[in-house]
Amino acid sequence: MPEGSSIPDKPRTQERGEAANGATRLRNEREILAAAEKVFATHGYRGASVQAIAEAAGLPKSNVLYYMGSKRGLYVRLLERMMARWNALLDDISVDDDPAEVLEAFIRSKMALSRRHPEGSRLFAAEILGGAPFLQEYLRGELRDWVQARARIFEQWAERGLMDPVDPVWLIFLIWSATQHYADFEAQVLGITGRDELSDVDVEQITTFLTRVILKGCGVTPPSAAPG
Amino acid sequence: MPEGSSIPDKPRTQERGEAANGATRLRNEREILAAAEKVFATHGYRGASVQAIAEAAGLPKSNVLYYMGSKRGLYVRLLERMMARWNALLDDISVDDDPAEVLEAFIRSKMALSRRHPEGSRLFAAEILGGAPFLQEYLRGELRDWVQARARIFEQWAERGLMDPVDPVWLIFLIWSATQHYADFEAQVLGITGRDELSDVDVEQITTFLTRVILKGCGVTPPSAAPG
DNA sequence: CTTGATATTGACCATGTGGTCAGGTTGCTT
DNA sequence: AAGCAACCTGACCACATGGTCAATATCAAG
Repeated sequence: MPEGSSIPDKPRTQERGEAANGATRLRNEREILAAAEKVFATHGYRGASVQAIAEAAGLPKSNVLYYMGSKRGLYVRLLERMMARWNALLDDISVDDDPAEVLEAFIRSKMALSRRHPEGSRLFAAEILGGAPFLQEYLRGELRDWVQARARIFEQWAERGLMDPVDPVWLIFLIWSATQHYADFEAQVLGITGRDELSDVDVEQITTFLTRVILKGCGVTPPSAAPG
Repeated sequence: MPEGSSIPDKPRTQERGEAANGATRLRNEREILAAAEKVFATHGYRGASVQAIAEAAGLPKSNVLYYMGSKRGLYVRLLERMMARWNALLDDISVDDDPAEVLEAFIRSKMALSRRHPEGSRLFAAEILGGAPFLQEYLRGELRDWVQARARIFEQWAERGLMDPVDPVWLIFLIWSATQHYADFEAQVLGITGRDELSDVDVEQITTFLTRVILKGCGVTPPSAAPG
């Protein structure tokens, strides 16, 4: 789907400076991005219409196109923003860290991301669901490397007897899916639990639950015990 | 979204018999449903076009409408088919069953469903992602009841000391998300693991992994030990 | 005030959309 | 062979789609 169009339709004005600012521009762009994230998340790329985005942002359609150049450009920009958020929580870990601490931090931060940016989370999910036409490169490159680096550390932990010798990649997928679920399937969660929304308390409970089950499930003893 | 249109556009002919058969009809309907499932799963309800479905089915657009009446009707029918599949694997369990056996069967059957019907699985996911406009009733009714019935049994197991006192609803969500992941996020899984597809062996490995981690994680001892 | 960049937007266009319909062909039953 | 229901489909419709453009309005700097 994403044909290689080198320059993705910047507004025809202000070609000079890379990122021209302007208070109006910033404010409007923010508004548009937020609205677009919601619409794309709900209807997917094809199902979203610029008109709907414009209405959600309280602007005429032309104005949206003026700032974003094209529907495709807007979508790509949203994906990039989401990947940036994702990357931001991937701080480095080493073999010498405590598995329990790292895994808990992993679950917590991923859960927080899904909660802080549910629309972005869903946008990402919709993109993958549709076969990831815009994210192939990212998945097979950056993200793959990141996963494999983590996986190697998990394996070393297993060798040192700090955790069970489970397949580390499946473990990462387990954490991803379990945390992502509460953003992507929010409608299902709310419908089944009969709630209007998930409170902070709910989220904390879920996080604790997931941490407990997953850590115990792969034989990691919580850090409450005596340190090494 | 789903306005109450009592009669969802049956083909104007054959009004008499409820479910008129005919070999041609059956064959074509199957073809159309399969094609539609794929297109809806990839692009969501709004993003899917009847034209695209028709092309995927190798039929003219008019023919698709002839059999299915309307895009909406076709979509609803697919959702219902998927819910039926889902319901089919929900056999009854009782407090006296072995938790380990039940949980493993739960994981296995859910995994098998996601694998046997990946497009249906994704279709369902897209529907939920979009706020479940067509499935509100199902979620807040049937499915909710089912979950709560199971939850009560898990609680009783916990009381009898057969498993840890974890929140049973979060546990069910954990199993759902972990298994669903391999259908819905297939593109991500394949991209990261660098595969073309998940083999039967892969799926068996994943199932074993999930069973082991989740059972251990909530303190259920595998059935290999002496039976009650 | 003047000037030039930025911001705004309604009108417009080619194409795609779901859906209808009339007029045809096929195939089974009598 | 006749008749009739099922099947098939190209032409068509009103409307939504992404995108362009020219005309105007706003605003900061000289």
